[in-house]
Amino acid sequence: MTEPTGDQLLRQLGALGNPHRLRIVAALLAERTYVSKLARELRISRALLQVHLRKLEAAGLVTASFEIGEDGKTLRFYELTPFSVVLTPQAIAAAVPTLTTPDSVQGNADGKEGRP
Amino acid sequence: MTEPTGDQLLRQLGALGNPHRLRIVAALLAERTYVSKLARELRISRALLQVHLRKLEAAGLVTASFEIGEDGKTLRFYELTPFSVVLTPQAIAAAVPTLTTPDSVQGNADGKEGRP
DNA sequence: ACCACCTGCTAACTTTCCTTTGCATGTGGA
DNA sequence: TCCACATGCAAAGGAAAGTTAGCAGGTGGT
Repeated sequence: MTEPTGDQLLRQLGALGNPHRLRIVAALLAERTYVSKLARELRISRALLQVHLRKLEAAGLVTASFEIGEDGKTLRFYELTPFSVVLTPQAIAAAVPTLTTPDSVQGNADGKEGRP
Repeated sequence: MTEPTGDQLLRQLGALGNPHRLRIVAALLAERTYVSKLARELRISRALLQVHLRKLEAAGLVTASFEIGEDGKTLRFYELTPFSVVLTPQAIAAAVPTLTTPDSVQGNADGKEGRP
């Protein structure tokens, strides 16, 4: 946790870099809830909320689980994964070497600019 | 700095949520340099680097300044702004109320609500 | 003058993200 | 059975981000 891999850090940053998702995190800190209720609270559509929740889940910031409500209905509950990411130049520099970004497809190994 | 506004936090997260920009930060931590040199080091085009640098600059993570090199040429140097952002659910929840996102301006305090 | 650097900008394209709309399904209660 | 509420998913359109290619101008050294 203290030393996330570059890709993981990137996923977390990508997941948090959105106003909706920041609100979702804030809402889940207050209380764990199920999707439909959360959508009402945040005043966004369920479909949209689902997409955002998945992104947060993919980044490991929230977890999902099915639960049976008092009325016997199946609800999908989401809750926060306690996290603490320290963002400093040093921490970033430490994570960068472990980045496996697929965009390093560039040649140009000699360092000279030039164009074809 | 210790308590960034929601929008500021969002800008910082948005700025760091990209592999190129993470590498830029790491490179600038090692040494401050000018654009063309940095582009060669990172093996990306100058035009692309410029876009990314601007985003980092807009988020207040780096600063730019003109300088005269030893050979008398004008160079644009970039250097890191020391930053330390702690990313926790609590910190996010504290920043969320100050978000001024143009998507949904709401003020539902009690969280109970039906649908439109 | 020419070359080797540096800077900046825009137009156009590709890719990714965001969002809505709509449909299909399952369950308990009146 | 019908209603209310829960879940899931896919298609489709629009907005934003990422990227390339190309042009234009500046300075110093040979």
